[in-house]
Amino acid sequence: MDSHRTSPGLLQLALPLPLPRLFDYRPPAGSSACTGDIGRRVKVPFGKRELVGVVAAINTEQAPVPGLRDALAWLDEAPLLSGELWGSLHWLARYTHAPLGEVLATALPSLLRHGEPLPDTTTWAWQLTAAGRASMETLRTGSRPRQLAEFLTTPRDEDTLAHRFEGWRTPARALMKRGLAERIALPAPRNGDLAEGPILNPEQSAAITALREINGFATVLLDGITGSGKTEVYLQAIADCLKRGRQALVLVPEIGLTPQTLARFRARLGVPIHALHSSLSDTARARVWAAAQRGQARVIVGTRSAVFTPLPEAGLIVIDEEHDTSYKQQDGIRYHARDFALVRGKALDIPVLLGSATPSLESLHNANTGRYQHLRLHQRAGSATPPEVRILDIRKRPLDAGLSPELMAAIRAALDAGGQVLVFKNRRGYAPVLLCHDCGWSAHCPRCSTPEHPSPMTVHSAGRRLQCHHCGYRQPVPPACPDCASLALEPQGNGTERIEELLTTRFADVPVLRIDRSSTRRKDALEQHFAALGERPGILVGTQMLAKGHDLPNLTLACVVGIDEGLFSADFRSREKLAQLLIQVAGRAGRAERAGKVLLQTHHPDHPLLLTLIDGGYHVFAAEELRERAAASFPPFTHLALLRAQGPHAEPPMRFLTAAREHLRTALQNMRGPLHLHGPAPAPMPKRAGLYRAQLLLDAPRRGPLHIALAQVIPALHALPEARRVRWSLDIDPVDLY
DNA sequence: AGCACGCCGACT
DNA sequence: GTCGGCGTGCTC
Repeated sequence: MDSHRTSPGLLQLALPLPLPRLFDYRPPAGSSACTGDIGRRVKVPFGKRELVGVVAAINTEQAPVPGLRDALAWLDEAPLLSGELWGSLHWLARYTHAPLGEVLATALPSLLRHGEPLPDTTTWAWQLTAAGRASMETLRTGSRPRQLAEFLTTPRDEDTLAHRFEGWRTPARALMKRGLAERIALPAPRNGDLAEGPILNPEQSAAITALREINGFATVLLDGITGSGKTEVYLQAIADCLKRGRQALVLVPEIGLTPQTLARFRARLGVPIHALHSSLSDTARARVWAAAQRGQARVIVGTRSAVFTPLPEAGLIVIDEEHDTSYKQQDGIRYHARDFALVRGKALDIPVLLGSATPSLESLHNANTGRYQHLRLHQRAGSATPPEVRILDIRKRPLDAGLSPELMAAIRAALDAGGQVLVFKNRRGYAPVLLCHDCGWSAHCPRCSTPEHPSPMTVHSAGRRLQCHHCGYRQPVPPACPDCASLALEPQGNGTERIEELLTTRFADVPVLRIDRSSTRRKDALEQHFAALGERPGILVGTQMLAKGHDLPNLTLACVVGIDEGLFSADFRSREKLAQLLIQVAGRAGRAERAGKVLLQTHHPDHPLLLTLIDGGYHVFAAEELRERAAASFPPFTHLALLRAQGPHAEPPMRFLTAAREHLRTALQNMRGPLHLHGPAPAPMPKRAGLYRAQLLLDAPRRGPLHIALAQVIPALHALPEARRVRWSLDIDPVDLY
């Protein structure tokens, strides 16, 4: 009967599904829809379940689909997502070729994704009432209520109370009951008491001056050697941003967000620092998001996913250690937080500051071509001198757990001089391989090996257990060889555990700490390790984790062992990664007044990569590497996209990718601009955790044609019958091709 | 992604 | 005779 009425406006919803389309619903009963509802969440029935959707558009044009259903309820009064963030997330969905609903599900904190209301972010404080001030003396001197009353003569927020007055709640309640104290809502502090920073050196001052001259969007690469005081430049830039009444977002790598860093920010900036790290509860995460959206959070410091924080009053984005690969999400929506931050910075019209001692080749290329401003810091702040780097030729030398006598002597000397020593080895566990000395059998992971590509299991726990580093599979070390029953099973090669074992016996007089993913499971374990060691002489053995983060002022010797595999790896990024790692490890040595020393143990003392790094430094290496990337047409001189597929059998992933290639070929026929397809082929690691993996690589000198072709083909891939038998994903700008 | 429906093997 | 394996299809 109402069929002639004009279209009432339907909700087009982005739902958290891997389906490349929106879903139409009638607005919840008793409400109507308008464009002002875009960005609001609604609860909807979907098949037999309920989902939380976000209004992406209002449909007044198209005829409603048959079987249209009613949305159940609005979840927000005002749009949860709007403005710049909403627009940037649409960009991300287009760029990653992912459904908007999945992108939104990735961007929202889980509580909000699941339909919880935006949490309350009021800062509560306590103060004495007039009655309280008048009758303070009625409280017995020295009693808890009296102590608290004295503390509350100025209003104190609950965070401060928790830190400064243990067990404050009980006396607080007692005071409130008697009408002596009250709980009040505090306005969020927009500007704090900025503490005076240290005196900057001329390069740091020049950087600050350059940053102050920026008006609107610009990308600045702050390229400064370890110890040159990049953090001080960030702090000054953030302080300037706060003074202008704007919010600042700081991204740090996964292990860079230490209590040490936060304390420094807090002490300096004088406003609450809102930290977003992996061990935060869902509630706390949603609260930071909400506080940022309401403009209450002025400084947000977080890891990768913090790049999705709403910034209604944005003034600055800082990305520390911009070369760090933890900024690239490796599953689900494969976004790069640094690149997305640049998109947001542009949309927000604010500067983005990228900092690193070893900038990515992408960023250096952008600096070279003038897209980024390039600020260099060559001087170490304070009196620190750069470390002396030496190559230790270990050809024909006797090795114990992979360590040469010369290295051991250097460690002894450093310890005797009262210093701390770092031994860096890029391999966890006791030994990377377990070998039968009689028949040549070795232990392989049953879930990650194929006949053509066996994947060895690592020996752990001083030789008692086998563990696969790719899928986590564990089993006890067999008592005898499963093939020939020989008892001659021998761990081959060296991992951090074995090195720790050796060093513990050789240097029994000092503590030996192992720092790697196995020894540092708990979140604060790393801090506790460092705190336990203090400034005493001692040895730290570890992997990547040791290369950054904590300041170790008493560390005078850094030893790098077992880098030879990395010198000859096939991956086109391996040299860049190795160079960055070596520079980062070297940067750990000699940060204070004591000169540091770095020893590189290798069988290839003449390797050009090592010589270039030592003689010329990172930037000479990077310039050479960029020339080679240009000659070989690798990124950043070409752009990659990787289509991956995996499944429990080997054939379906290949069949899916073959079908995908044919669709792409067809799309390419009426395209201008070159675009190349490589594959499909089994992935370099063809089986992992029981799943067979294959990939199809696309490369193009220009992004335009690449994205046009993909946008044309992706919807068809979803509909492909072969797609149902595999899990597939598209990775734009993959960081590794495994 | 879920969640149904739908046909073929080892169990109370 | 059923419980349950995962192939196939759909979700406004």
